[in-house]
Amino acid sequence: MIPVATIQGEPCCAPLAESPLGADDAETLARSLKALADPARLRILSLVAASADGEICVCELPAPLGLTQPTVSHHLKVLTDAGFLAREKRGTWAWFRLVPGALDAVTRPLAEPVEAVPA
Amino acid sequence: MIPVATIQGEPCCAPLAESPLGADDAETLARSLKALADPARLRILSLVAASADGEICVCELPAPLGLTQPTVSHHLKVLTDAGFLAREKRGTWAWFRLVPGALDAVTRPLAEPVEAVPA
DNA sequence: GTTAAACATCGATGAATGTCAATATTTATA
DNA sequence: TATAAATATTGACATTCATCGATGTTTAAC
Repeated sequence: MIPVATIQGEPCCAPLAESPLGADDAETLARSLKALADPARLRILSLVAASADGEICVCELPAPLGLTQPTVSHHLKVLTDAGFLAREKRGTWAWFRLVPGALDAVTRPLAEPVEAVPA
Repeated sequence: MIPVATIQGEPCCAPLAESPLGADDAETLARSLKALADPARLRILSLVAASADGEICVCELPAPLGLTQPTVSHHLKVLTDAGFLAREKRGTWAWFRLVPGALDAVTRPLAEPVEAVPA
């Protein structure tokens, strides 16, 4: 699994409508979106984002997701390699939190131009 | 290929941080993101969005993308079924334009909460 | 040091996906 | 109606990917 390059909060490219997306930028953006385009991974992000302390223990995830521990571990790796989650190990437990700005960096290029307001 | 349900501009779900994403909403959101998570499809969206008249002819796409006509047609179908593009046939040609609000409906649930500003 | 618990990695497998060549379909024109 | 052009569909193939069981690794407690 090749980690995605991730400079926090820096979008890979300009908004789609501004100029035609180049091949490399398209590849980069698609790679990030692929990391998000899975139900289990979206739910993991949501569980982390909605958690009281902004972080969640791996041990809390398999049950609500209905997935085995190895599968959850795999999804966490994908999200971490893509730069959306940060891992901290405390004792035997591993805790994950959102990397600030990482989600916004992906959605920014997808933002539509503001509509012209009729007079 | 099963078309994605699409009521324009209506996001499938609340922001991720607001409440844990349910299984069905996660499936819906993931399906939309999967439609976007491909370099060729992102470039198609960008070519349409950046075009002067807001629409583009299928015939203009294979060359800049370096893909065959059937492959381009396949990607256009994926984007149309997912509700991101609208197709209009004029004569022998087919024209595509963005469905307003469709992209925003996908990115809205991914928006991060605003940071608390320190005093 | 042994044991137990939490997590990561490995290997396998079935399903989904991107791509193309070949073919079908639709529309305009002669 | 016959021909040509643009697009869609079909079928095939190679690749990617989500998932799991089995196993390895790390840490704490005894």
